[in-house]
Amino acid sequence: MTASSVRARVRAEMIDEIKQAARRHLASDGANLSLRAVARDMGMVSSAVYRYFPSRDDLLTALIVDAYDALGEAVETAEAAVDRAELRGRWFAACHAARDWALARPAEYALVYGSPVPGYAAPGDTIGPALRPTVVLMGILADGVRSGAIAADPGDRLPAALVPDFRRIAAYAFPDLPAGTLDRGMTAWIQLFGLLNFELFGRLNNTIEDTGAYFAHQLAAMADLVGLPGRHPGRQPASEE
Amino acid sequence: MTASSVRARVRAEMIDEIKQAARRHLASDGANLSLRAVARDMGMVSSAVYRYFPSRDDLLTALIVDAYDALGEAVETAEAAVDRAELRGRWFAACHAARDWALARPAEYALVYGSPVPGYAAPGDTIGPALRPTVVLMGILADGVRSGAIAADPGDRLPAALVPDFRRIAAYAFPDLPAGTLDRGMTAWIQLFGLLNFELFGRLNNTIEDTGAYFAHQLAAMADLVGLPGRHPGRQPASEE
DNA sequence: TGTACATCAGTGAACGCGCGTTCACTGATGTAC
DNA sequence: TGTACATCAGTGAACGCGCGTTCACTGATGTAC
Repeated sequence: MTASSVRARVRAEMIDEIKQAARRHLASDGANLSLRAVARDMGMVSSAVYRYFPSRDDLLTALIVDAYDALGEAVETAEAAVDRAELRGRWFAACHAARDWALARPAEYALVYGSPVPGYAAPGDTIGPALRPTVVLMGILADGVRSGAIAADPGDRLPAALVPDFRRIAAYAFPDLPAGTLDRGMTAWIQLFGLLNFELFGRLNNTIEDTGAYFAHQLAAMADLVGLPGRHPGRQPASEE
Repeated sequence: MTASSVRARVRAEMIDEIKQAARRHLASDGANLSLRAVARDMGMVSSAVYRYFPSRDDLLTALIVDAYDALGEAVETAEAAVDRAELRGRWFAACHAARDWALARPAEYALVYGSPVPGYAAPGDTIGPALRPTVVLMGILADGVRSGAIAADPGDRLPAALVPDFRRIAAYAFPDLPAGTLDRGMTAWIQLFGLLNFELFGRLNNTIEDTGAYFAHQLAAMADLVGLPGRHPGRQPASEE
């Protein structure tokens, strides 16, 4: 039993090393990953990798799940470290953690948030991990609504066509959130990853030099939009009637 | 002279057909495009393609430039068809044109707005075409500011670190825009393409079913944010003090 | 504690494939006189 | 208008390469009695 668990541990380490080597290759090859190149890096023959992953696509799937989980965990732990009452601080911590992770591991970020790999269908295991950052963000809003810090904002009204969609989303994961807040939260979510995509994929080059400052600035605007208390001084609502 | 121009015209048509065949392959292969497959589709031998494009990368570059130009033109003509005074209508027309184009040609959209192709450096020719939709959107805002329809909004203040960046952007292409409006315009620009990426890359699956309605809804919120007159009824500023 | 057997990791060769690019070539189409 | 020459599009073979995956195999490590 101890013996067999040694074997299992060695095996787990081996799987880990293969994934690490594969991750290194992601940077140069993108999703177009070569199993043989990974094997070469490990100093083993290509067929040996098949002891650990039944096919190249399974290796890729493992990398995708790992990337989602790593990002999710980074966001969760950063957010958890902030005083529960500091809604805005929690929001900032979560978003900054997402950006830091993306900047530290751009190839993995591109793997999950870039264009889908042609001919590759992500299996169902990726759905849960993929949601983790979103769940954190919405959780902050839910706390704010519960404590009254975020106004329910009766002005928010959804087009009728979207009501069923929003009801389903809320029922699935965020039962406490009023539709208007959920709506704003989704806008912020799109804004966050839209911005990260632009920064990571070079669309801000020759435009914004101080991308860190720009991110912080956008983050503050996002927090205002979403109704988090403690407005940042530089930005007011678009136009008051 | 007529003769030689016939040859030139045939050649131009040939180049066009090659690009069309290549575009068809983008959908299945992504940026990872096979010159031989394109040649096969054309019923010619692979080396013949070299009469028209010096290398695979040059063909890819041509596709990228074309995609930017096609998107840019779609946005420009849609926007130009709207009465100049209808700022909100112009904004909507431009954004809807972008979405329609992306939905009609998802592979080309992914080519230019997805993850960068590893090992491929976009040449300088792509910068101008890439800017066309942005220029249209900012132009609408500039018109609004000029006519007074968009309030200058003195509440907008940029963090000091971003002032030089924004000054440079404004000087380069949008000299009439006050920094605050430019700032909001950029936010909307990020929001627009963030949303398109999410829709095109499947991140809205199992979340938003009526993506058309959602797009329209987000567009209205965006127009409010940016200060376009004619507020859509469903959405008010986040919270009034 | 020792031995026979089963499990497992890794090897090396091979299969069949596709790729980008080069090169000498053949014919057809255009140009100059 | 007719002829000699130049240009150009497309061919076919070849180069050298890398890929994912299968398969029979060798040794080492574990398990059961």
